[in-house]
Amino acid sequence: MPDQGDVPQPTINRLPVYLRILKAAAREGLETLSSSDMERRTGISSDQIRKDLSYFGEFGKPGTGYSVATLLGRLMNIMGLDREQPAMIVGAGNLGAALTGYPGFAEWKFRVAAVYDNNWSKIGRRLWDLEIWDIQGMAQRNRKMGIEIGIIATPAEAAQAVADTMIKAGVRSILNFAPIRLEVPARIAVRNVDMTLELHVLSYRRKEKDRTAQPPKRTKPQ
Amino acid sequence: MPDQGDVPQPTINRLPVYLRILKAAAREGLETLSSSDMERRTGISSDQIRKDLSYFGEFGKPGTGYSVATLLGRLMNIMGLDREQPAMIVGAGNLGAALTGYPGFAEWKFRVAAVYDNNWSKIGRRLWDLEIWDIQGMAQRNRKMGIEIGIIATPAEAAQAVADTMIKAGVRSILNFAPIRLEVPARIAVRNVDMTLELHVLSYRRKEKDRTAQPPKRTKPQ
DNA sequence: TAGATTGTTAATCGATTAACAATC
DNA sequence: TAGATTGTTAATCGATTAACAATC
Repeated sequence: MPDQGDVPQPTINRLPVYLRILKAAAREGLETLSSSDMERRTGISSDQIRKDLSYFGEFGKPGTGYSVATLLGRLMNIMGLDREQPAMIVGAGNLGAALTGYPGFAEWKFRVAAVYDNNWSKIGRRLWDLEIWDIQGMAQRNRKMGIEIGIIATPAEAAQAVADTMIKAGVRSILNFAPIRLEVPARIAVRNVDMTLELHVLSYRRKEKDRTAQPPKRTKPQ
Repeated sequence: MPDQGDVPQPTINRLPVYLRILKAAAREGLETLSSSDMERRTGISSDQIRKDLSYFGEFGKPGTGYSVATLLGRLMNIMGLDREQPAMIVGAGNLGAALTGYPGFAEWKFRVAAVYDNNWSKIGRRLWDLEIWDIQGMAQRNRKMGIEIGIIATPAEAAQAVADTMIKAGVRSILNFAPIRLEVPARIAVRNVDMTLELHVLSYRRKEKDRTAQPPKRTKPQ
């Protein structure tokens, strides 16, 4: 197997897509899937798919394709999804509440195991089945819990301080919903979900589309 | 000004970042910003910034930099953010509720003007200051309202049908929070916000980091 | 003027696509 | 065996980075 250090980021971003369609195929009872089958389900070219998978090993059988069960298992392992992943959320506002209760997380072994806030009126109250804890006590609490995934659902102003606190408490991966660029040590992985930014891009694209005639073709790269 | 049709997608994705730091600079009372100043605030190289802006015109003055007010105004115009943008949300669950009340939208002229659901127990109730409408009536209602931005906050199973309904009702841009690839005509712009996918990428990155020694350097591309 | 910074051209880098020998 | 499909090498494409003449 090649060194995973040099896997291109676009490839890594596509792995979860493969995971998802493999899971669907497994549910449908399919035993194998060729790269062309996968192209049909993902919109990603079969060439690209074979290339992506080849970074991690040889999983397919010429003439047949990929065993759904095997590839699913291997990818889960490669991505570290073969054991449960506890996460903490900071920010018990509307967004934090929605994320804490989001059913899509549990489906993939992510479990929100702690919710923190700095607001006295929220600390001690319940959010779903969790008590909201004081962010001040995070370092202490997390010594025992050892959560390594942090989700930031606070306003932009608070986000950097929250990130710093998380990192001190042992968090190594951050999913940031605040519209701000976090400064973190290089060893910390950060992904940003920036909803306003996405709307801005849409706003631009819409203007752009006004000027070009449209062939009525379905399905396109997004 | 060059044809905007051939502006690279990565460039378009960076425009909102420029917008954001320009707004911040304006608040701070700064009159001009050089591409190097912008690099400091965004983490995007000054070369890249100048290149990106050059797709749309010549906004800077050699030796001085860019006028904050002018560039901000021009970018707002280029991105279609100089007038208010009404949006509709479908799915009045936890996520839909959080998005409807999300303060970050209003700050950039996006206004949630309609909320739809298909659940009888929700239709007719209020969400913030909006009544939840029956999705069945969307086409009819939107004839009058003319909303062109749709936000999908439903479970994956419902998302494709919702997208189809939106498009029939005149929506041209879709922000999709459901973890599924939407099939839409090419003239429709789609952006996906896939929170589980982001967690998966983090999960992989974390594994990756385990194997490589880390120089303790702050600030890096995310 | 001298120093700073732009806009653009050329060089580099990296990812995607095409092609095909190997193999089931 | 013949047909299908893989894994990989080579060709292409497109974006980023470097360099610099033009200009304030």
